[in-house]
Amino acid sequence: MSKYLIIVESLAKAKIIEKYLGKDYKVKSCYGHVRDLHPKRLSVDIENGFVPTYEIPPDKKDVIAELKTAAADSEHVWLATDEDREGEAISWHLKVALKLEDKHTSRITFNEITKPAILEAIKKPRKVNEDLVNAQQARRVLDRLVGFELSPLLWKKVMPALSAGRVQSVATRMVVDRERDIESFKRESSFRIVGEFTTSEDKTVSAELPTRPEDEAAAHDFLDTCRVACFSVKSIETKPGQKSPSPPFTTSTLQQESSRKLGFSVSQTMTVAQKLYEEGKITYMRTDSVNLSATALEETKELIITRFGDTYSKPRQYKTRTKGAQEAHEAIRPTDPSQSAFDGDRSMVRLYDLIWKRTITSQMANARLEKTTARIGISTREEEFIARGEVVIFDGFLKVYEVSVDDEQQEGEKGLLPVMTVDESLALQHMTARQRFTQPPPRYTEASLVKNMEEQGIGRPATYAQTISTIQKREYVTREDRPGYERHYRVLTLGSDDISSATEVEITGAEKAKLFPTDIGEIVNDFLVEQFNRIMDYGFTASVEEEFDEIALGRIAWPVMIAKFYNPFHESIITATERADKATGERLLGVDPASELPVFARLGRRGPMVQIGEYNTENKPRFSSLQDGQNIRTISLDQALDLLKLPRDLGVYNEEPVSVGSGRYGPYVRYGEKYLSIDTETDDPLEIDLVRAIALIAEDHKKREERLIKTFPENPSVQVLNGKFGPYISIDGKNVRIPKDQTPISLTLDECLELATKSKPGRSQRRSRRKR
DNA sequence: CAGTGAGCGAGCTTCCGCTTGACTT
Repeated sequence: MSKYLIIVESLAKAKIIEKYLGKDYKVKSCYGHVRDLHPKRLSVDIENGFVPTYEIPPDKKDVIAELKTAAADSEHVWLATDEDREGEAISWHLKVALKLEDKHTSRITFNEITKPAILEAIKKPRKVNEDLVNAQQARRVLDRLVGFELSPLLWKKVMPALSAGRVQSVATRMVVDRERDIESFKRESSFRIVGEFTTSEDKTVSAELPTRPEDEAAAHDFLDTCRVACFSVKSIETKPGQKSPSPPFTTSTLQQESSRKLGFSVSQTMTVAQKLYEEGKITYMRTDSVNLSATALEETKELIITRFGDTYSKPRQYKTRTKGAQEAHEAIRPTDPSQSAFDGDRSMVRLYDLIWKRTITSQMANARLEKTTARIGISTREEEFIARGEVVIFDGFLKVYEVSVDDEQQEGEKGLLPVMTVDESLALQHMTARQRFTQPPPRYTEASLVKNMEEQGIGRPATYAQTISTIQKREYVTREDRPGYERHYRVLTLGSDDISSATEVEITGAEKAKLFPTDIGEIVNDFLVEQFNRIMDYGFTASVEEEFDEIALGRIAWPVMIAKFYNPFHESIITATERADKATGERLLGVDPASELPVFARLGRRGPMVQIGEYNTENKPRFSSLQDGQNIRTISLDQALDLLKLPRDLGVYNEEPVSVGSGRYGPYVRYGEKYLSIDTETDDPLEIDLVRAIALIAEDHKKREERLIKTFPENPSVQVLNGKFGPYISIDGKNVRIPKDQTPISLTLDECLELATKSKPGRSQRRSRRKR
């Protein structure tokens, strides 16, 4: 029995702290929040001061029971949850759920897991800060009210099972707005003029004209006047320059960098980082702070000096400037900076390498550069060419790491300029005027969307990955690759004497793993923006955060703040419920020439679809859902009519009718009572004929055979199959797991039946049983 | 995951922010 119990939020943290303290201390984890509102009920008493009803979620019962026992065995309990609003609330919930008495309970905090920090914290116990807890309750209740009143409105006005919330709806809006910026972007072109010259020492120097003629005629005119011109160096200027390293990683910057450099998705980054954390290789990965502990600073400094020398060391403490940052943890860094690499899982090794380098470089000296600018005069014109060179004279942090940039690489590599002197005349080799186009704003990647969310203070490190996945799961946003298209551009070249021109081709607009809004996303977004302007405003979170801060300072009571928000909000809900039309995004595509019926595209109960005919005419309308890659806003009448050609009868095979249709799960071939999905990558449902359909049926048959490991002639309802998770037994459509010590191929019928009777119901079956 | 339709309409869906294992049949 230990005298003291310390409760922290994370298991790995508990283990570390336990090591630091003597055997008088037991350190346990509560695994995050231990009480919450019911997942399906509102659990907020709106009439009576918004009083929330909290309960212990089923998966937390064991944790609470264990902590209760541990608390009963201890003289004193230290609530050491994170030093932020949520952490304070967790401590309060723990106190209530564990029925801890004031005199046996203290609240302590530390924002770095080092021995001195913890010992210091224990010396400064305090009470749970009720005001801060109230700020958290306000946050929780507001999110619940917004989510649970907006979502049902969408079920009525748009489509069932949709969702809306303070964070996800604004994140979706960012993607929609960006897409519209891109659509309305007016592409302009101009001519970039570059000359290549030879110096007196027979070296080549490339220089660009700082102004760009707007059209080909002007570019031609410029080149024409250069034909007879002499060129000479007007001035050479050398200036020192610097580059500084980036601050250590936070969750958001780690996600960005690992997306750019490793191509990881946001959730992949978090999974790998979690593993590194659990293995003790890095500090906590959900953080908004760029702060490094004193020990980390010291160790890093030492390492840099030993490895690279004194001149490379420049200890720095960075300041967190992110909106709403709570800084309950350190920045993400290696726990042991002297370990620069290790053997193991490739993803872990690569992510660790990124973290190690970022941490080390953040403590290294700036790189020093020498930037040279040479201006080259033209005898026949006023303008001057400019040649730029850049040399690194001291590499500093660049020795270890170079930051990558999101946007397209700048044109033209910079290097050292050849030696030139003022007034030196230069011989023109050739000059080109190349048509260049302005770029629309870039589409978001998962990581750059997180970056933007963070800048607006929307979402938290613990939820970025979750939010990104929610808006994709709801099909508001899709992550896709898009092929580029060919673009022609003009190039004029001034050679030794004459000007030639040509049209060249480049590929542009290709996208990889970018976020696009879907029809549903746009329709939901437009509906919400129209009806709930305040919540959909990018600044909404920031503005309510200010009020939460007021609550945390004890200046206003949280139910007062919530009432002030809720009353007008609820009014808009009522107005929208009564007055707003259903939002379907309906578009009239035209009239079918054959039947003279109108054709529409709109959002149906099961997603985007096309419709021919109307309900008020004698014939019922027919429907077809859109295929992947088709949009309500862009589909043409012909494409819609093609879709409406389904289902098509193809003929008869083995006395069974064969047809092609399109259902809720996409296009399919129907053969008798069997359906098989068509892969639109390889087949077009409108092109498939009976021969191809029969081939697909045969293919499917073969696949089914391959899945089959074993059958029993005496009982055909029992099969041993190979599934997604390995071999299993199927009995009358019921699936049974095979224990690890059994070989699937050698199972007998009796063994299968026995396993079936003994098998424990899985999670889904247990749930349905409880329902009954 | 299993399944392939749409003026029936019962009963369902939903938020954000803290945490990790379950373990898919």
